[in-house]
Amino acid sequence: MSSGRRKSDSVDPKDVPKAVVSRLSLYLRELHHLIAAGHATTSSGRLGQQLGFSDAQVRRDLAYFGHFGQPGVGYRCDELIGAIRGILGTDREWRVAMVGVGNLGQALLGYRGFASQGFKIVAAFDVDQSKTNRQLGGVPVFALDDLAQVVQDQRIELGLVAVPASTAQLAADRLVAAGVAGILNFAPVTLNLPDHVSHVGVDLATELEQLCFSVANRSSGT
Amino acid sequence: MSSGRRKSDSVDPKDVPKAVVSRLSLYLRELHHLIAAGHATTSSGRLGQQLGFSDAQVRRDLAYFGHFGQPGVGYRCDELIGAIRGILGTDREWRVAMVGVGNLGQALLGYRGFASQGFKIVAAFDVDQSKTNRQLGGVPVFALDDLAQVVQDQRIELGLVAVPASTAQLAADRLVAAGVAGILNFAPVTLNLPDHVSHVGVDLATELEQLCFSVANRSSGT
DNA sequence: ACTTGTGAAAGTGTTCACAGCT
DNA sequence: AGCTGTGAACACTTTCACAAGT
Repeated sequence: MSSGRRKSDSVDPKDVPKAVVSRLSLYLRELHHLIAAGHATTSSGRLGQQLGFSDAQVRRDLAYFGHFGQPGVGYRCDELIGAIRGILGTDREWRVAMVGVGNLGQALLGYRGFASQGFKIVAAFDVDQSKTNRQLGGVPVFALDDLAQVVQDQRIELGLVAVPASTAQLAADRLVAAGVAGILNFAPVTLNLPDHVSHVGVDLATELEQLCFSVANRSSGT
Repeated sequence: MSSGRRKSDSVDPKDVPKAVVSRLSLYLRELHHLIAAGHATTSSGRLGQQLGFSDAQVRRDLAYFGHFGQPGVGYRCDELIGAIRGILGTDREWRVAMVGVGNLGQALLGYRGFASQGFKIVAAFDVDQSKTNRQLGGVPVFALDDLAQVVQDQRIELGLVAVPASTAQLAADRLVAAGVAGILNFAPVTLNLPDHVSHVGVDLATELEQLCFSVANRSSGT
């Protein structure tokens, strides 16, 4: 309806591989670096090389969504940035709530990287009364019991869960009941959520374990 | 040489799919929850159901590394925990350095979840003189210039990079020069590292973008 | 001359379905 | 009966290699 491409150019987004979408984010990130470095255009080869992918992979990934390059020339960085943001949905502002204002929650409230990609944390919540009714990192902190009300008033669509594992499912349930469409979960548990709510989990200990495995298994003799 | 399994039981760890290793971490996490809930044993079906995987997937993943279950019974939770920790390499302590003690760095220093999996942050580094020569979250903070010395003295093997994007490559270079074997990078850049150093990247904005895409593309009418 | 976009081939990961053990 | 471990079938993803566009 909006971005001027024919239906037949692109595939139903629902059956694009998850891996493709995550590379899209990396392309976007790299394109910003390229523009900052003064490049107006790039090619699949260059983009891939900087990220450790093949040129074919880059072209194939983009081909899921349309025709963004010019044969013989490559891709215009600013144009491709716009296209990828349109695909990811980050070409508009997303209003976000943070649940849990402990160590990690506070750090995320102060993190500038979200705002630059269109994510605006407009409210935070915590059970601890000593933290509520003031601002942290420029974001007002409310009592957990106000969640449903604030989420509706502020038209919040996404929730970040940064509470301990033991209360993460509860926090998520409240967010779902309040009507958010997606949850980013930092607690080390697998959330049980209804199908209509999207979710992504980030577990820092898990990531360290991946690293650990790959270190422990670097080229052992033959 | 150490854990008592025949060579032929398991595959060369270097050609185990990345996805399998990341699920291993989730199995481990879930097994801890099961034990806390009083279960001594579990089955591939139950484990998979709680994480959203098929029973066959769970069995196949574990089969890369050996025979851990008993037909007709399932898996003993404590035994499987031990086995997975052995595979991941988290059955011993890993000494870790943190580079960058801003918002995110400080939050991670205070995060208890690392210690419980065997990761011990023993030193932190920052350019900001006002932060050095004191403790944060029980961890001593040094000047960046002391990095090589401290990493060697403290026999540090892993580095966490939590500095801004603009200085992340530099921080990583210093860690590599000091001899760390792996890097977990929180900065939104792709690091260029020598092959003998393992690395994993975690970009919070990227994760939010994944969520965003999946929300924006939830079942649009046929 | 250079680079895209894409069929076809190759490679990788997942699921099925069942023999075999408890 | 119930569950594991695994060969074989299937599905998915990546790479190759080249026709077509600038």
